[in-house]
Amino acid sequence: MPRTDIPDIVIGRLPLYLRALTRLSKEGHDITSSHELGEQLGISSAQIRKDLSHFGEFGKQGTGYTIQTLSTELQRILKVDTEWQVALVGIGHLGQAIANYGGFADRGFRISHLFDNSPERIGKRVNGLTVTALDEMATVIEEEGIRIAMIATPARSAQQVADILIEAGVQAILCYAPIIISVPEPVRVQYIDPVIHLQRMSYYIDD
Amino acid sequence: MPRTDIPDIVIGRLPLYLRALTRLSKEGHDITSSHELGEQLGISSAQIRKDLSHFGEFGKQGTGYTIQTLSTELQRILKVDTEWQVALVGIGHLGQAIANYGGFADRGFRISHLFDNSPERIGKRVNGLTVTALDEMATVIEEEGIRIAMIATPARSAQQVADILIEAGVQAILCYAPIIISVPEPVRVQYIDPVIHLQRMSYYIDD
DNA sequence: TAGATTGTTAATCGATTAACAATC
DNA sequence: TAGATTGTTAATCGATTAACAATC
Repeated sequence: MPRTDIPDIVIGRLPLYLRALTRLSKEGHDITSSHELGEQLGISSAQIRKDLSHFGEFGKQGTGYTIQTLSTELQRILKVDTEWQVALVGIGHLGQAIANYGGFADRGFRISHLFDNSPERIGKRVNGLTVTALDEMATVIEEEGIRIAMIATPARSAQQVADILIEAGVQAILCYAPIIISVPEPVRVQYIDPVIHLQRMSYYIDD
Repeated sequence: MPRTDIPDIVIGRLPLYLRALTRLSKEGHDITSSHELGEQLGISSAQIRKDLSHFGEFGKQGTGYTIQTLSTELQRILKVDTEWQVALVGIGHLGQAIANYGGFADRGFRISHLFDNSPERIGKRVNGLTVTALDEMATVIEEEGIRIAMIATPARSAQQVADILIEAGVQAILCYAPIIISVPEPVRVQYIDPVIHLQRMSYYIDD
């Protein structure tokens, strides 16, 4: 159970630590240090140690951290030590690309259901999954106990889709539509809008 | 020219303000207030006023902000009042979806060049653009004066691609590869890794 | 005018960092 | 042992918010 007194900004860095550890492991390292991790991530070593200290003591003075151990701990803390089923809604260009994306495997998530309301797409197969009608979504989500969903519909449909998902039991939504959706209290939403990132960078271009 | 004393965290919120204004405008509003904007974004009205005050005075006491005026000002500040050409590298599933994505139009960016190194993809047409060989990338970027690029290659190629882009004059990179790339000082990088967002949310799921 | 909202200041709040004892 | 690195405390730094005079 999450300890409610841990700042969300700390939680937000844990996945970065996990990703960096995975990379170091792939490169053949067995042990690392807060300094090495910080170097790789552009974060101070003090911050990494402070962040981890919220959850326990995972290192050894003079040595550092065993990558395997720390990875396992972070996976447990983030609840990605088992695989979540994820529903994907909206199977247009973007949705299909997401469905075909191989990067979810081994990071705790597996797209298990595809939904769309367009007659041309319903019944279509994408990466081994069949697109199901939006009408059936609530039932399927409930029956399967799905807790995480991604929305890749046009902006105008996103709020309505979110309402249905939440009603059916979804607690976390990753929204690709460029619109802020309203959700009730315990539900989490994160957004992916590439233009926001581009605009944040264009400010700094001198040219 | 960016005033270097303005915190990056403030710059990061300006695109959100711009997006919210665009939405309000589409809904038929002409005028808004820091309170209304904050409501929509989940940000305090005081913060919005403080952020904007770094750049000038755009509102009117007792009334609020003219949406059209504030939008234009934000576009100017963020340098998206003209359209940037953007190079896209890596034309696999994800790259093709990005190339087909319609959401860049009118927000300051236009994908103008596609690059890949796979013989099957070179010469192929995607959304009206022809995929060019990676070998020619440096030359094209330089000749066209391209300053912004997106990387949608596998993680293992991302650093090498970034090096070429930067050498050719690119100053801002949006990286879809799940890896942190090293770049020299003035160059900006932003990342899009959906799993990071999912892991940040799974922590909070009680179930 | 009365009501509303801005821009700004000062206070508060929270996050980051520096430093170091503990100890492997 | 000597060197290195952790976990933690206290200090610093920076961001957010409350409050309000100015004024439309």
